[in-house]
Amino acid sequence: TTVYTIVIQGLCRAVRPIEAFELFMQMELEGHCSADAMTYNILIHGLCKNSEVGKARLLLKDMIEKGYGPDKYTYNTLISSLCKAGQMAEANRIADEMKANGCPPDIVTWNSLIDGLCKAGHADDAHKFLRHMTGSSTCSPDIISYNSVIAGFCKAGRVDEAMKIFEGMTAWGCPPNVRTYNILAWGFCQSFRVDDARQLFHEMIERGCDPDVVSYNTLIDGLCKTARVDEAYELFRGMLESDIAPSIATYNTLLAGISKSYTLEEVEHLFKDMKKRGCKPDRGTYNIMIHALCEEEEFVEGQRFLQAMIKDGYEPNVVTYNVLVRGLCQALKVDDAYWILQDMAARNCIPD
RNA sequence: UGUUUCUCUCUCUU
Repeated sequence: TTVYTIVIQGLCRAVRPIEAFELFMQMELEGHCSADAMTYNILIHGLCKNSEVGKARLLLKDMIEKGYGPDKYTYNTLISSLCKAGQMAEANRIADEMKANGCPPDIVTWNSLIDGLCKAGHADDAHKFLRHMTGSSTCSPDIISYNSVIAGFCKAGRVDEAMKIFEGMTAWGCPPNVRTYNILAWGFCQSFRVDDARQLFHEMIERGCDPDVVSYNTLIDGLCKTARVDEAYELFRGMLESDIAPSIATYNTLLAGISKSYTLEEVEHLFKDMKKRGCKPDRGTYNIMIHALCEEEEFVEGQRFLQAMIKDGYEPNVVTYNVLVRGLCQALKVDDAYWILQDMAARNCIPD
């Protein structure tokens, strides 16, 4: 059971939930060992995360029939998935069901609901809930509760209110962590207040909270999007000098950023550099490259990247097709755009 | 005791 469970988890992490499901079936059919509650929970999580909710529901039914009552992990997995899908009413229903079945909702449950509210654009409700928790002795908010609400305000473009919460959280026994700073920096960047984000970057260092790769990526992106690409590049070089390794997101951010003002040669140079440093391009990277090439009407080179993308095992997605179609139409190559649409259909990609 | 909750990057003057 342990070995099967580990492999099932590995497949889920590798975004191969169908294979995980098949392995689960195989395990049950062979009959040497059978799934326990943890196996179910891991698989339900993997399926939910990859929008295979139908299969997840089947598993849940199967789980109950086998006599494994859903536990807090099962409930929290379902609630969090529903929240992420914006199904707040259903999430609350499951939370009630959880209570009714003698499984008291815990901090993970509350945090999932708070985050769901924030992502659905109801940061005020989430904040109210947070304040309610702060006053209660049963379940105090933790750093994740605060981070979610802060992110909710940032997402709504209300970064000053987010800052207010940030300033008050330490007094409630919850000092900010690196994610808190990253969220706020992101919020400032979204509001085009990149200098405030920079300020925060220095502030976190002063307070003994070391910036991580996300902190750098956030600032680099903010600088790029406000046409301060040279400063972004400078920060990137600073990153290389420190002991923080750039991630794929770093390169994708910078590639997208420089492609607006630098030459194609420079963009392709950075792309090669990225590979040289052992960072494998992902689908986003290819989309960025194809976009940059289409903008310059370098469709042959774009085609080359498209092929490389497929060779690397990445199916083109809606973004890829949109970029190609837009580029071709702008170059008045409407027939080619038409064929791209056909290819899209052939690959079972739904146009938007 | 291994499973559940928070942050960054790709379409943008569509």
